[in-house]
Amino acid sequence: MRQSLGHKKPKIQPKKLEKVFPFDEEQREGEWRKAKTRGIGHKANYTVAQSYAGFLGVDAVEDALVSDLALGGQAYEAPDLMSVHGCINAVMNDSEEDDDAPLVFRRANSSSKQRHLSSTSKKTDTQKDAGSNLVSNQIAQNGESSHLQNVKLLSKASSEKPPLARPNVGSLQPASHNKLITNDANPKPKDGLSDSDDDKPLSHTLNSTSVAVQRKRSMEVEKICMHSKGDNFTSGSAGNMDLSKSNIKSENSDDDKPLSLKYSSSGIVNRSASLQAVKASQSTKPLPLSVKLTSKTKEESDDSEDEKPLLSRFQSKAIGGSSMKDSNVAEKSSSKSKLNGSDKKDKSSDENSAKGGQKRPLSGANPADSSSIKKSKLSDSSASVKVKQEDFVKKESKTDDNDHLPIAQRMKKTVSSNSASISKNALHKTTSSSLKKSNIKMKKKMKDSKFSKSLKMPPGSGGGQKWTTLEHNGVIFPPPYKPHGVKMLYKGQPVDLTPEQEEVATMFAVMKDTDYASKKQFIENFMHDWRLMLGKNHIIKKFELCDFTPIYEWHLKEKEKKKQMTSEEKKVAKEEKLKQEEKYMWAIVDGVKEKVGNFRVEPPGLFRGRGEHPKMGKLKQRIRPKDITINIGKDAPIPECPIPGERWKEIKHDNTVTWLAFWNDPINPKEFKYVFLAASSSLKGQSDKEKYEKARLLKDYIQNIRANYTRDFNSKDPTKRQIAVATYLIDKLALRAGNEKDDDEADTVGCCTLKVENVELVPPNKLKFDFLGKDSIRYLNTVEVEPPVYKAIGDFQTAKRSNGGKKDKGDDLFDLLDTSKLNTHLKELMPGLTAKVFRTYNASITLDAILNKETKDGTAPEKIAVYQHANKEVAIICNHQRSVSKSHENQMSKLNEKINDLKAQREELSTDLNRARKGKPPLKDKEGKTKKNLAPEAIGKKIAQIDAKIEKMEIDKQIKEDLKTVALGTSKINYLDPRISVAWCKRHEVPIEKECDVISTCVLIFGLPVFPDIQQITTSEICMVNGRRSQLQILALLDSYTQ
DNA sequence: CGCACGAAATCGGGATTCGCTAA
DNA sequence: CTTAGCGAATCCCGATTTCGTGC
Repeated sequence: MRQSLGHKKPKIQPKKLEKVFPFDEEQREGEWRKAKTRGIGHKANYTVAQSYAGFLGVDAVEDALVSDLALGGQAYEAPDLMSVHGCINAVMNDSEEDDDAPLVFRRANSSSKQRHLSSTSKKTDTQKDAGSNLVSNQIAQNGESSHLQNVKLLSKASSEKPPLARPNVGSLQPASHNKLITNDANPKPKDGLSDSDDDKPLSHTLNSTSVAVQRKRSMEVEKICMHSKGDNFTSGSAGNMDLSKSNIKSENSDDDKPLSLKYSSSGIVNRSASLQAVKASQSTKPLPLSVKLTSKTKEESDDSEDEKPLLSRFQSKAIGGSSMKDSNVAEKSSSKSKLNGSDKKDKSSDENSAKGGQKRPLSGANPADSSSIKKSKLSDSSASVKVKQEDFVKKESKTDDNDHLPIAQRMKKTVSSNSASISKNALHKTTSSSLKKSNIKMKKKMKDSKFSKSLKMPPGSGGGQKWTTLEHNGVIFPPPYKPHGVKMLYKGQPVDLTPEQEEVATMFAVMKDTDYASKKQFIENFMHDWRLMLGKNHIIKKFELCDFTPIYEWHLKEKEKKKQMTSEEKKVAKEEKLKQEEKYMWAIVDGVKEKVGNFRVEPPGLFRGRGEHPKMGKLKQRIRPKDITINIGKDAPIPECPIPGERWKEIKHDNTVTWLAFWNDPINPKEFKYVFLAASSSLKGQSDKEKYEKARLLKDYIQNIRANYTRDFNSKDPTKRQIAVATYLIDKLALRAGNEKDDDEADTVGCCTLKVENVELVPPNKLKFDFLGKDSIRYLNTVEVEPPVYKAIGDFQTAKRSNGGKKDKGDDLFDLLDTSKLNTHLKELMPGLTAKVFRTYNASITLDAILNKETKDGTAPEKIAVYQHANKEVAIICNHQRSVSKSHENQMSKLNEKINDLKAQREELSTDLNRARKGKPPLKDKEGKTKKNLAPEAIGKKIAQIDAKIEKMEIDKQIKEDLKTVALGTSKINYLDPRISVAWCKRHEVPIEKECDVISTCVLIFGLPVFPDIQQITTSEICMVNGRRSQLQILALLDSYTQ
C-alpha cells in the first residue's frame, strides 16, 4: 500500500489533493433533500425557464457592482479571469495572472513571494529564489514526487487560508434590479468597461494598500459571486471590472505564504513561464480567457465572433468608460509587471479596435509564426523558444536548477536546438537582464501577434489556421488477430474455420451475454457479413444451427486468466504497453507537447449501434495503414508506418484543421473517424472556451431573442411562426436542433425533426413530449407552455401538407423547417448563434442560478450537496440519462438493511436508557451477554449518534434513488462553464480540490500552482476543464512537463 | 494470562474515472 | 468535431481482522 504511493506519480497527486482537503463524509443535505423531493419523477416538469429569475438577478447584481466601482473611482480593468484568479489566489494563494503571458510569470512569482514573505514589499529576486529553494528542498527531501508535495502544500495553504470572500457575498446578492439585457442594437456602456478591464490589473495590485486590499478582497468575492451568478454569463463589464480590481488586490494581500512558496518554487515557475511564452507565441493566449471571464468576454466575443456590431459595441463601451485609458496607462506603468502579457493583449486588442477593429489574420499562432510560416519549423520554434528561454532564464536564475532541468529538457525535446540554450541560460544570471529586455520586447510582439490571432481568428470560428508546426508519430494499430483454434459447433459438429472466419465468429461469441446477441437485426447483419467471409459453399448457413458456446467459454477463461494475474504481472504488462504506445501518445503543436486523444486505431468488431440501429451487428473491418490519411506539418518527419510493408494512404499538411489522421468509417463510408488531440490540449481548451464565451454572449441577446420569438408566435408567415415556436422549445427545453437523418441511422429526432406524434396537447396549455433523441435516449416531459405556443403546435399538427394532404402522425411537426433554416435565422439574431448555444447557455445559467439561490451558510458538505443538486437539475434539463446499474436494487436493499439494523440498535439503546434512568442495568444483548452499565447520558449520546447516522443514510438512499437514472458527468464536462464552479467555490470557501469533483482542474484554468509544474498552463489551454476532463488535463500536464 | 481497547492492516465492494466509440 | 452513454478499470472508503499495548 504505502509502496504504491511511491510509485504512481500522476495518479497519486490527485489523491493527495483530495486527502488534503477532505470533506467530512457526513453530509447532511438539508435543502438538498427538499429539492430532491421533486426528484427525478418531477424532472419532467422542470424547465430552463425556472432559472430565468436568477438569471435576471444577475444583471441587477452587475449593476450594483458597477456602481460600486464607480464609487471607488478606480477603474480596474482586470479580465474576468484575473478576478477569478484573484479570488482563487486568495484562497489558494498564488498568483495567477500569469495565465496570459510569460511576463506574467515573473510577476506571479514576485507577487506570490511577496505575499508569502510579507505583503509589504516585494521580494527581491534573490529573496524569491530563496523561497523557491526552500520549497524545492522540501520537495526533494520528501522524495519521490515533488508534485505531491507541492500539491499538498498548496492544498493546505488553500484550506488554511482564511477566506475573505464570504463577507461581501451576501450583500451582493440582494441586488434586485434586473436590467434587461442589452439588445444588440445598443450595448450598454458596461461592456465598454468590461473591455477595458482586461488590461491593467497589475498596477492596481501594486498600488492598493493593505486596507484597500482587504476591501478589494471582499469585493472580489462579491464579484465572483456575481460572476457566478451572472457575471459569467452576463456581460456585466462593470462587475467585471470590480472583480478584476478586487482580484488584484486580493492577490496581493491574500497570498498565502505556503502558496507563494510553492509557487515560487523555482522550477515550476520557470516552466510555467516558458510554457506560457510558448503558448503566447502560439496564439493560445491565455489572456483572452481572462478577459472574457471578467470583462466579460467582450474581447473574446470579438475574437471569436468578430461581428462588427459586437466589436463596435464593445469599443464604444470601452471608449465611453474611462477604463480604456486607464487600462492603457496601467499597462504602460505596469509594463514590467507580469500581467503584462495580459495587458499587452488587451492593448493590442484595443489598438486593433482603434485601428478599425480589424483583426489580424490568423496566419500564425505565434507572432513569430505569423511572421513567417514559411520559415522552417525550426526557426519558428526557435522564435517561440527564445521567448521561452528568456523566461526560463529569468526564472531559472532565480530558482534552482533542479526542478527546472526536467522541464528544460522537455522543452529541449520539443524545441530541439533551443533546449541547449535554455539550460545554459539557467545557469547564468548575468545574461538574464539583457535577456529580460529582449524578452519584454518579444513579449510585446508576441502579445500583439497573439492577440490579433486569438481575437481575430479563434479556431472555432472557422476558416483560420489552427497550427503552424505539427509533429506526431501517427497512430498505432491493434495487434493482428491471434487464432485460438477453439471450434464452434454447427449442427452440433465442430467446424473448421480460417483465422479470418474464426475472428468474426469470436466477435459474435464474446457478445453472447449482451442484449445484442438476441436482437434480430444484429444477427441478420452479422450473418450477412460473416457469410461473405465464409463463402457461398460453406456448410454454415443458418444462424440457428450455430453454437458459439465453445468460443464463448474460451473467452470467459481468458478473461478469468487475466483477472487472476497478480498485480505485479499486471503492472509489468501495463508498463510494457505504455512503453509501446509512448511515442504515439504525444504530438508537438507549435513547439508544445500535447497529448493525443485517440491514437489507437479502432479495432475490428461488430458494430454496436445504439437503439434500434439498422446497421447493428455489421462487421467493422480492420483498418489498415492504406486506409489512413495523415495530417502533419510540412517540415515534420512523416511517421513511419507501424506495419512493415504497408504505407499510409496519404499525407496532408493542412494547418486549418486539427485532426492528425482520419480514415473512413467502415460502417458508414460517408463518415470519417478522426484522430484529434486530447481534451487537455490547448486546441481543445480553446474551443471549449469559445463555446462558453459564446454562451455567455447569448446572455446579452437573450432578452431580445425571447421578445422576438414571442412576437412571432402569432406571425402570419407560417415559416416564421414555426421558427418562433421551435426556437422557443430549444430555449425553454434545451432541445437539440435535430438534423435530418438517413434511413440507415437510428430513428431519432430533435426539435426540427419532431413528428406530429411526438407532441401531445394536454389541455389547457401543456405539451407532452415523447420521443427518442440522440443516442436513442427517450425524452419524456410534460410542460406548461404559453397559450400561443400551445395553439401553434396544435395548428402545426393539423396543418395541411405541402401537397395538400393531411398530416399524419409520422409527419414532421415543423414541416417548413430544418436545422439550416433555423440556424440561419438564429445567426441573424446573434453572431454565431446556433441551437446548441442555447443548451450551453441554459445549462450554465441554471447552474449559476441555483448555486446563487440555494447556497447558504453551512458546512462544506452541505454546500457541496447544493452543488450536486444544481448539477442534477442541469442534467435533467439536458436529459442526460444513464441506465440503472445492475446492482442498484441490491445496493438499495443493503442500505435498507443497514438502516433497519441501526434502528434496532436504537431501539435497544432506548430501552437501556429507560432502564438506566430507573437505575436498572441494561438487558442482556442478543447473545445473552451482559452489557456495560452506562450512564444515561452516555446512552443518550449513543442514541444521538445513531440517529445522525440513520438520517445520513436515509439521505444517501434518497439521493441514490434520485440519481439512479441521471448522469451528472455529461453536463459537467460539456455544458457547465467551469468558471462558475470556480467562482462559487471561491466565494463559498469550498475547497476547489475535490469537493465538487468538477473543480480540481479548474484550478489549472487559472494557472494556479496546484501542481507547480503545471502552473504554466495558461487559461486558454485548459480552459474548460471539468470533471473528468480536468483529471485528464492534470495528468497530461504532469506527464508532459514533469517527466 | 486474559481482556479491553485502539491502531494498523487487510478486504470487499460501491463510487468514480477511464477508454472507447457511437451519435 | 463535440457530445454521449456504457463497461471496465481503478480508486476510495468503510468494515473487518489482526496486531499491539496496558491493565
